[in-house]
Amino acid sequence: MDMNHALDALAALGQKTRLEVFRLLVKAGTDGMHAGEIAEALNVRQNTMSANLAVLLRAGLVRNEREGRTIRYVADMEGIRGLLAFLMEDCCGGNPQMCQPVLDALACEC
Amino acid sequence: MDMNHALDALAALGQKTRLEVFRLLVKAGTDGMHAGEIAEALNVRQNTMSANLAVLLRAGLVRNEREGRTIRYVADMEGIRGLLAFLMEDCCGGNPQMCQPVLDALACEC
DNA sequence: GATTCATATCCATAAATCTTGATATATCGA
DNA sequence: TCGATATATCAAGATTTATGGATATGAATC
Repeated sequence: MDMNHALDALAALGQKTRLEVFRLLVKAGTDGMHAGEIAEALNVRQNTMSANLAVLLRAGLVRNEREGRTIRYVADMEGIRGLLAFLMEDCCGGNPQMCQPVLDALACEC
Repeated sequence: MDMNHALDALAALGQKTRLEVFRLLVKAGTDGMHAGEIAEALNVRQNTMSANLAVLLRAGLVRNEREGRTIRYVADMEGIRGLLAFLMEDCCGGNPQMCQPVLDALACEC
């Protein structure tokens, strides 16, 4: 993950509809959702959603796969992983206690 | 952390200068840096940097503290913690294996 | 209190972004 | 092949955002 890639990802998430899409897909898990389902769930017009999905795709935050007439979108956990790693790079240099709370944030029930 | 707060933070980080500032401050650790030092380090004009620091401040990603004539800025790890938690909310619902790579991303040497 | 230093605010312009109607592409079923 | 369905692309208008010059504020020093 380089600076430009991270910027694409952060800018992609810094917009309401796209952040909602990403969170929806994170919750949807490995099954993801069809493009149409996403648009309907968030009450956004088809072409607007398509444009927003394209932004998330370019940013590496979601993947997609055609299934007949529909297209399934899935959160790309590898993409978000790279982003978080980039954000916290060198966080521990000299101050271990500084970033501990951040690590705890993701301590879910996995 | 609610949606609007998360949007502020992500939009703040989705801009080159501000992302560089945040990473610089993460690396600087608990000591942080003076506003002028930051501007000089990143080769950005004083008033532009001041505006960008104000955005990061409003987004809860940095804190500041006046020290005589200068003002020290420090990364707000609690702010970034809340943001990451919001992004990954409910990530494990039914698919523990899905988010494990994300957790591993932050496994630094703390 | 005048001057200097560090930072913030105001304002105008330029650039980027979002949304949307219209339309194109791709797939399926008849 | 034709029509229907699902999604993507195009182009334009509206809104937002970033930058930088000028200036204001706040704090130290003399």
